Amino acid sequence: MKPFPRRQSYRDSITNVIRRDLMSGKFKCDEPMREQKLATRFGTSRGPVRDALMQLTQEGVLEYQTNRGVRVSSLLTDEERDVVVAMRLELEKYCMKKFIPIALKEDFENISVLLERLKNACEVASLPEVAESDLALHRYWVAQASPHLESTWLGLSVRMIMKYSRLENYDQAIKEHTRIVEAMNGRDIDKAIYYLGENIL
Amino acid sequence: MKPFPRRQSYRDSITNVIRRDLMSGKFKCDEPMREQKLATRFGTSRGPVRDALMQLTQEGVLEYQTNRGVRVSSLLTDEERDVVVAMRLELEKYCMKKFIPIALKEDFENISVLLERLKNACEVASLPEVAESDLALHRYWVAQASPHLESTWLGLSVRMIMKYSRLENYDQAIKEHTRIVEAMNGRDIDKAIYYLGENIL
DNA sequence: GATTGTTATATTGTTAACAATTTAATTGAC
DNA sequence: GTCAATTAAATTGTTAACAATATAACAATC
Repeated sequence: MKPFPRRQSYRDSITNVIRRDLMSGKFKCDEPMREQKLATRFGTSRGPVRDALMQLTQEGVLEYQTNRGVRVSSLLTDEERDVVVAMRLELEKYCMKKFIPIALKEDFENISVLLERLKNACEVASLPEVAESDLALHRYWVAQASPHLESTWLGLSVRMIMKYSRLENYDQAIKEHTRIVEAMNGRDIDKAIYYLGENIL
Repeated sequence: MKPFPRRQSYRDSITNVIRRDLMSGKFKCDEPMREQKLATRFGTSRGPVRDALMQLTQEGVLEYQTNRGVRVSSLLTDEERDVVVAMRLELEKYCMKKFIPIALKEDFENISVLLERLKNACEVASLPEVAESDLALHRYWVAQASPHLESTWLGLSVRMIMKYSRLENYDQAIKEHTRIVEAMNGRDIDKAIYYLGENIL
């Protein structure tokens, strides 16, 4: 059925690590990111690092200038963030609507695992892990409902989170996501979408 | 003021050429794109080609599988396209609103040139050129209003156009864009946004 | 002292070779 | 002939060296 669960390449691993670092604010804004330095850190050559940097540039979290490398992208303005939030919400609502009717028992189990992971991350109050597991949870139904739009969704979500981290409100995050998942388990589309709207903002 | 008008790298040129080919339907769907073949075509090594393919993958127009290369991404469903259209419209409305008040005489001149290019492309009925100049025109105000969101916008727009080419209606396209530009010249935000809504669908 | 020109260093852009993996072709057994 | 296992070819993944460009340091001029 599913054609390929394939092992990650260096490129993907590196991309994911850097993205997580960016989301949790590990790099200063406008600080240039040197390819060789990163390559050494990850124990590879510059090739895969360049690939990762380029992908993150396309996602919008890094800025690229010819012959001068990449820097952490300056943050969105509040207005821009509002637009991004609206777009992401629109997209995720669509996915939720699509996903709930076709979801299998297996899906609910997977989601429950992801929710558990998010709860744990919140309890130890680890910002990088919270950000990552938050994204992983949402990503699940997006990927199931519309793999075509997964990369679009990712770009929006990462930038939204980078701009202003509501994620520090850990209890709130647990509550919001628990409600969403419960509504999904009951296959209550309207309720799920409603809680989604409260979560994504 | 503007810090850098820099020469394009191979990577960028190749990306643009392939994207244009994709938009005008030059590649069959699900047909694999071989790196070496493209490298030979562009007279470079595989490196820049890989970069370009990866970027287009992130834009969503190509699909990538580890160790198996990229293929032309299968088209969006009608529903997915509707979502993409709505997102793009939202984004472009915001940009238009932002751009019109700050636009300089120089901007209007540039836009007028772009509009002229679109008209010419329509008159010779060259699909690739129409697609490209259509995008270039819209891109202008997006880039001016919000460079942060330019790459997001591009990803949405390219996929929207690929899915179903309204662009065959050349006269219509000229009329629609002329109206938009005229409203912009008059700094009439509401009218510009209205005509934009008629154009993007 | 500030500014321009020059040299040296650091960084990115590109290439070509090699390793790992996938795809195809071939062989062998039944 | 069909199917599986094996081998050969094609393709992608990674690396390291080299070329082109940008940054920094320094000297010379005014």
